[in-house]
Amino acid sequence: MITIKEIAQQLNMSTTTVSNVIHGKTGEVSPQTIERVEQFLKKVDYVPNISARNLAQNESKIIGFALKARADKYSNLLTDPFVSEIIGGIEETIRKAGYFMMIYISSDTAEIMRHVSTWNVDGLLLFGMLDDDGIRVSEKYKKPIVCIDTYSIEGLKHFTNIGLEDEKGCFQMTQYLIDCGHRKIAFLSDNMKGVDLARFTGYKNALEANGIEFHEEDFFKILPHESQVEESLNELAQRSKNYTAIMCVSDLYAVMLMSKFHDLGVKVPDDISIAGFDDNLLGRLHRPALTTVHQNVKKKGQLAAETLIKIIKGKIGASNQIQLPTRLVIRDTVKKIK
Amino acid sequence: MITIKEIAQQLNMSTTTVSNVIHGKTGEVSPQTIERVEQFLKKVDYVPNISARNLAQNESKIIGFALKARADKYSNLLTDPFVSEIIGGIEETIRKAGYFMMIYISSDTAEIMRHVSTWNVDGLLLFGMLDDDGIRVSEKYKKPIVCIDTYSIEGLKHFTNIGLEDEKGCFQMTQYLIDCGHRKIAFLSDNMKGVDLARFTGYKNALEANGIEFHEEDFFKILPHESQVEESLNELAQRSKNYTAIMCVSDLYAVMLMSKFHDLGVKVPDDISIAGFDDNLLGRLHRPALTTVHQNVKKKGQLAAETLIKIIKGKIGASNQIQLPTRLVIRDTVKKIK
DNA sequence: TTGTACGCGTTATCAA
DNA sequence: TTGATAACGCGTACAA
Repeated sequence: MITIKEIAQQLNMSTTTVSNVIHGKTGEVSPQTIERVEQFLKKVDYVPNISARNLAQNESKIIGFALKARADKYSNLLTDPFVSEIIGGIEETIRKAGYFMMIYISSDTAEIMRHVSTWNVDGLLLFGMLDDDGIRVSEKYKKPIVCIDTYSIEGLKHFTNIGLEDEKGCFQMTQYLIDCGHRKIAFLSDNMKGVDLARFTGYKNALEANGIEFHEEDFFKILPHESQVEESLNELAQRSKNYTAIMCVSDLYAVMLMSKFHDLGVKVPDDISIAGFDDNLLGRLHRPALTTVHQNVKKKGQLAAETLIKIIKGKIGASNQIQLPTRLVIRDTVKKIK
Repeated sequence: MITIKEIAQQLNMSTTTVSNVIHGKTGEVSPQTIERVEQFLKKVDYVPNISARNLAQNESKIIGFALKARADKYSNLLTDPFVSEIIGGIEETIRKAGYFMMIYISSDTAEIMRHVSTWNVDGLLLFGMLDDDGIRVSEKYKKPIVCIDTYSIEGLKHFTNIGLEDEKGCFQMTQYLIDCGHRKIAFLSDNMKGVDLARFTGYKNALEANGIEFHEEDFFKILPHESQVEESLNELAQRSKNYTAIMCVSDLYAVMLMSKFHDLGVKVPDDISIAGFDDNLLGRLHRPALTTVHQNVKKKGQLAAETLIKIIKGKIGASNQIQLPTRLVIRDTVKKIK
């Protein structure tokens, strides 16, 4: 772990010169000195001490990626391919831009913010935020924040959000179901907030646009916690007898439901049609292959990271609402009826 | 962002005293001073600057998690639920122990090590290492390293590895297949190194233990890259006509293969039996549900992080070969024949 | 073109 | 029980 000071000593010059060469401020240094220093740097395999640099410059080159976990979904959250896929997109972008990525998972917003300030992170990527207060707290921190898939934040206008055309995508898929002749269509989700609410709204609007009335009981609420998911699925399967199609808020739930149907001898799509949302591995590998709404998760991660870095560098303002497009992927789980 | 110095000024005392209170070195401070400082700290919401602390103490409290990506598997790596699940286990453990987690993905070992030294990370978790030189390079770095799922590293004895009874698990599953009456059993994998080799060895040994000869062509090599996976799967499906069962090196491949079989009208398990390895979401949700070898991925992550932290704290030595147990999970993809 | 000296926030040593 | 002060490694005015 050699330091600049030591290098300067051994080379019989000042730390400034060494530092200048390291940072390519070559205009001020004589060619032979540059040569000499560069040779030496390579030889001793110099690596800067980032803590010292951070301290001196008051920046960290760290981008924090905070997942706000919800107690009832924690285990789901981390087996969800979505998370690793988005991490992939984020990490790649961050690394290529010369930043570093620190991950923090917590259900406590205050804790997340403490972590952020103690490390003096240059910017924050926030995923899984739902409640208004969470963001409100964060307003006293001055560093840039980019949210991912966040809705319903009061005063959201201060924050950039990278989202998806959730409502539109779900509207289109529901419209497709209706075009296929379905009129009794349920909506499956585990809550009515944020992304799920947007997708639900799309579903409901499509219903209304086609003169189909929505009833309370058309909302199928799944209990995502491990201990309750089974019985929850059983109950829903019973209730589904009154429907010809189910619009699911995610591929995960769509596939879980289809597995349950399989166990009960209900045939998809002959007995009931299923549509998902996300287009991930689960739905692609399931048979019959899942008809679903596609989103590009990796790109979402990349875009979030890119946007944050631009804000950090002052290239763009801190308030952009971006919605990535969706696309219907018609496969084999929706049947045309009549 | 208030500093200790400012606090000391405003309280009219020295930084030492403030620092002592912060660190609970209360034996040396008078009760009323403690009280006064603590009140103030709470009031101003003091957060330490970790860079400064790192610099002063020459430790970072950072644990690096480096994924060594292989070019041909990169996209797989990051959609694999395995990765997010293990990250979950690691992050939780690290956070609870008061450390921080930094993630770095690269195919270049030297780059990983540079990253590690520049941040002065206290310890390194290494996943995806295959080649000997990778580790050998790392030997010049003095900080503790814990590998995950690493085999075939020469001089592995210097490193702790958290692994799995891969060979035993695969032996047992193959034995189960044989007990079910299968004798023509293929093995599906994308390579013959590390974990995959260990599993293959278990398979082969089980064959031999039962007097079944292994032939070169019984090894089904899948090409994992997106562009080739389809044709690769098609070819394998053809070849599988000569077999009654296929032992797959992972649930992912097992499910991919079953999807292909479905498309070709081949019935699992009636026409052919399939066994997987990992017991992840994919296999659990597939129908027929996958018979597979269970491993506890989250626990693997936790154990890796716990072990690393113990080594960092000097509680245990740096050389432990740990193998987590496996367990057969018999579901519906293997048929008893005859 | 090169060197000196200081500041970043914290901890640690030693003296008062 | 408390307070000065040095040290950690780096970047950078400013001086030479």
